[in-house]
Amino acid sequence: MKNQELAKIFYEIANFLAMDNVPFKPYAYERAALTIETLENDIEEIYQKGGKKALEELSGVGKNIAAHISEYLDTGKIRYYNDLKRKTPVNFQELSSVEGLGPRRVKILYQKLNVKNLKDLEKAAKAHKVASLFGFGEKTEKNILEGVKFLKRSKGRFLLNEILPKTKEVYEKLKKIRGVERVDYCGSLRRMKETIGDVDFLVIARHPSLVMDSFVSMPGVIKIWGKGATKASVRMREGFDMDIRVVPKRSYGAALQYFTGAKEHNIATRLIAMGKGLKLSEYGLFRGPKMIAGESEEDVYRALGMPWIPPEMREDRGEVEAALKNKLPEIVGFSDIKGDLHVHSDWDGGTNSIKEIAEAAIEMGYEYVGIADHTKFLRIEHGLNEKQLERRNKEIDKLNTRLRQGYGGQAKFKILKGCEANILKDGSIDIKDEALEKLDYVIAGIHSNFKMPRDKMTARLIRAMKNPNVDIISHPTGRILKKRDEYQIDLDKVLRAAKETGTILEANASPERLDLNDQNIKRAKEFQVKIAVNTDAHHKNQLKLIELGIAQARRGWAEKKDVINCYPLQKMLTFLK
DNA sequence: GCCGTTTTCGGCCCGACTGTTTTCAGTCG
Repeated sequence: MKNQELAKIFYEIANFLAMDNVPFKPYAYERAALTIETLENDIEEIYQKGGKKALEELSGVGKNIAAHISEYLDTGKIRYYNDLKRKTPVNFQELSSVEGLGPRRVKILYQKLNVKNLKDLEKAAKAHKVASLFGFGEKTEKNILEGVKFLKRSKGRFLLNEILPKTKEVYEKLKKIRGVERVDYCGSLRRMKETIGDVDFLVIARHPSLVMDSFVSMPGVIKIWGKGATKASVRMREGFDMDIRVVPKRSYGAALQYFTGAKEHNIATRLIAMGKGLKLSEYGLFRGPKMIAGESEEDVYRALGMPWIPPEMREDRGEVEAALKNKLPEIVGFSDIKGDLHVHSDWDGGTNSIKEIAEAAIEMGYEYVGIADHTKFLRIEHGLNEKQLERRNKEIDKLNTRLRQGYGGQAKFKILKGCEANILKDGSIDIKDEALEKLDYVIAGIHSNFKMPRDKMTARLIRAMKNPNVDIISHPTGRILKKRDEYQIDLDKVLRAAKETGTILEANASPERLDLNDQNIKRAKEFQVKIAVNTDAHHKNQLKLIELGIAQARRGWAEKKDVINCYPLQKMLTFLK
């Protein structure tokens, strides 16, 4: 599948064009990129079957972009893109991940100071060369240095959505190799940690050498770090490494346990083993020379005196103690979600019509979907004002009526009227209460003024929660992974206020947010605050990203009862104000 | 560069905020 590669190229082209202030074209390339990024079918297949004509059918793809796509699929490159790259040879992705740097400033930094990457940027800023540039200044220079520092902390980590699709693809490939009996990916990816360093595969195979050969010759491999009889390691085009090892069947469970757990979890389990006079390693659980468990993870944990622990919990945050007492929570499952409450339609900045979203939600097996369009403060997302919201509500009513008729008068699926309102600087909401009252529920979130002092920011959030119309706080800490820290809040105070006001906190499943994060979800549970796992989808295909949010909820020990959208509609509604 | 109940050319991508300016460019969502 070359969809992601192509989408990335078009996003980059958009950025190159934006650097030169080219009007409108960047927008066109971005739209094409979004279409391709969220496409379910393999673009190569579409091209092979229907040629350029079929490509032009895709929304946002016209003659020119179709030609680029076919050029890429035929020759592996796009001349237009290469020319742009040559003209401004900067690592834009790297540079623009510094908060406050966009296409224009990146271009200026390149032209004036020959800054091509983060290293150059840090050097230039440290040498005080940035502040004197026209349009820059002392404060910008300081912000840049802070941004660089933040990025260094998260360097070498990949977001789940950057790494999961490729992993699943490789997983499927490995399973098909002759003599392969079992494949798993383990490590932090199996634990569904919010960012991932590299991917580790474990395999049971009759012909290990066959697996090694196929693994290192997969498409997308750009470097082979090493290849032995049962172990290999490669660098992928996307920038991350993949490791593989073939292990004997009788040790597979022990190896899976060993390569999945966080280091701390493994130390804890090994200590338990020692306490029982046993030795636990990736080869098995041993009493003296005798192996007493190892073929399955369940066997290993059982022999240690505890039930199997879900991978997401293996962080040594109390799960081993809980397991020993047989008091592991029954964490929420991937199929427990009954509906997504945070989806943007084309009434605001989203891509799809409400009807299309509803169809996609029905396909997901949901009982309801909540349309939470932005409200008027967020102009770029086409935030709706009171009147537009009213009109949108009418459309939802109409669709619901039609859905009921389709089900023979039965309300089997319902579209809910929501919004994602903005919490302004003083904690007030950007849209009239009368408009909010007409909705099924209201999400409110902070989308501006991120740099407020902690006490002010906390008070701002609490004031919003006290609004009797505000049911859910979206992405409560405001972080953007690898890009922006959380804003400053006293989370305990916020949680206490949430409990008092009956406000639900969101566990936003968007891969760059995952906010609340795992630990804060756990904290919310301790405060008996309910959460809502939502995707914040701006495209119907993004509904599938719910998986990432559920995984974080699992990491935060959330049970089905803690997540309001695990309840059927009527019960779910009782948690709203 | 794409698109079309505004239809084959002309519109699309707005407005607050920040930091830089002294009237505004760039970034963000």
